[in-house]
Amino acid sequence: MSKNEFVCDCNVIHKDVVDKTRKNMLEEDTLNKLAEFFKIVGDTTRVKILFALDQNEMCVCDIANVLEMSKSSISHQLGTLRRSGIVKCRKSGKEVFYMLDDEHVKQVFEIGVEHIEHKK
Amino acid sequence: MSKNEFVCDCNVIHKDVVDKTRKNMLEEDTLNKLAEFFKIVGDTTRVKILFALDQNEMCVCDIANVLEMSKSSISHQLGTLRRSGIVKCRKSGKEVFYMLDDEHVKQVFEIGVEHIEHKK
DNA sequence: TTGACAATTGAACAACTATTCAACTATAAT
DNA sequence: ATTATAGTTGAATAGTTGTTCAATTGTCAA
Repeated sequence: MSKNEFVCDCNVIHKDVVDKTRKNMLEEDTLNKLAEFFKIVGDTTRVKILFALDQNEMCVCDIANVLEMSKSSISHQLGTLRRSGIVKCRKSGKEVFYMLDDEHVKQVFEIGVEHIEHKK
Repeated sequence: MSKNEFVCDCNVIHKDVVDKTRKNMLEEDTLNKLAEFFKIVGDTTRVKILFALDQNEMCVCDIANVLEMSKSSISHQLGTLRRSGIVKCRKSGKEVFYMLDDEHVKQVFEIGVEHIEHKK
């Protein structure tokens, strides 16, 4: 009696396909991190912030003005992005400048835009 | 009195940067769709489904078995992916085979994995 | 036609999350 | 020292979302 009968409510129909796919799947941990990364980028506010930072480093107030949102909201999202290792920051007097900390964000954007254009 | 004083709780600090960034921002609609696309990919279950479908088309029960999840849960997620134009399906008797409907998913995965490897 | 199986669907529940609000820290200017 | 500004932070709220459960549809075989 296989383990899967306890965690899944249906039978394996094509055993060869299931076995092959199981063997080729990435590690659980990698797949979770992959999802986590896209989840971070998958938010309107954060996409806009990242798109803005892709052009130049910016302080919190300027980002808030570009996005027409509150300083606090932007700061919260910048914290999320920083904790995910997608942006970093430097202090200069009272201001904190944020910038991208990942060379892949730009590429991810480009493919995303291609996808959208293609689906029109 | 500029419009932004009503929607943002802070002043513009670097007007040149803000103006330049505003001018270069993608359209609201495009940015929303971009976020939407990544939000769909940004879920553990959906990432796993897409990764599995990247290898071969599969029916719902087989996917449920690979992921060790319920048929219903998988079907709901497949519906979400189909409505987003990321997967498509074909019927064959009682079974419904799902497959990728987007050549960009693979690329997006590759960059995502690169990002994760780089951050280790 | 009856029973079995693959898949879908809607409602409900629980978990998560984005924004707001208020309080707070830190730096700069007067 | 005092005031103003930039930014952060925690709690609360409202909205969203993934899974489960139960009921249902459609197809095949007996």
